[in-house]
Amino acid sequence: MKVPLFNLDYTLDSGQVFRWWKEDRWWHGVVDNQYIQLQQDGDYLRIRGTSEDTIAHYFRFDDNLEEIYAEISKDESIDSIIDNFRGLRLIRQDVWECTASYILATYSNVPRIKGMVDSVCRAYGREIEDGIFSFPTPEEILEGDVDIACCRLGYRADWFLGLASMAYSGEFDICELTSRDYRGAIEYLKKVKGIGNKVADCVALFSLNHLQACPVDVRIARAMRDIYGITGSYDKVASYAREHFGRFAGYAQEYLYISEGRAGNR
DNA sequence: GGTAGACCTGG
DNA sequence: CAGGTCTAC
Repeated sequence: MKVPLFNLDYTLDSGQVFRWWKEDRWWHGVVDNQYIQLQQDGDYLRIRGTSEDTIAHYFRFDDNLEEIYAEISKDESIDSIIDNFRGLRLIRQDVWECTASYILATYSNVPRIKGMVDSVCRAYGREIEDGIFSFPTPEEILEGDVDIACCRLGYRADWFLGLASMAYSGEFDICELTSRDYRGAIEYLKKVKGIGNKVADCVALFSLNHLQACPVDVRIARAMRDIYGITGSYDKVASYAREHFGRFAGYAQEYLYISEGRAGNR
């Protein structure tokens, strides 16, 4: 399909999602129980395994990137970062998978998170193709007859199981969550043990369409300190970013994140 | 409301 | 020593 301003490599390599890998010049991943393969060639995207509509929705092609750039271009630093990573997009993830994945993402690193998510899919998910597993539903997790210890989640296992049972019982309700505004969603998410400010912001931004959310991890904290001289509590840094960048602060966050990562170390 | 310490596991 | 969060001052 023909795509708008878009860079597949930046987007899938920006740490937002954990179920994609690149092999033989193609990206391979699992989205909504479908095994998908993608390859970009200029403004053309080759798709295997799903529809153009699914892809357009997933990669938020409905967002006008140039318009968003104009909104978040509040200073020269972010301007130059945007220039370096034009085409990086936010991804619209499934709410359940996003929440259950990010609850595993604490005090760890991307390769390991990918490993944990993969373990969980293999242990509890359905095999949709040879060696390719779906992300498990709360029911599949609770009824699975495997020992969660085999997933090597460490202390996160209790949080993961706890979230699954809250989702199963309806105490954690996706419909309720999606109906809430940004503040309300954060408040709702944080009732889950294992979800704090950062994970809640990730879920809000990556799966609830709250584009003003600005998850502050170590990289963003570093960028905010080095570029804007802002340090301090999570709320202080995150709200500064939301006020500075405006209603699309989440996009700005993603550019800062990839920039910090590719710049290398501290 | 804000801050030390601990925390599974693995590279 | 790490994409944070919980618990206990």
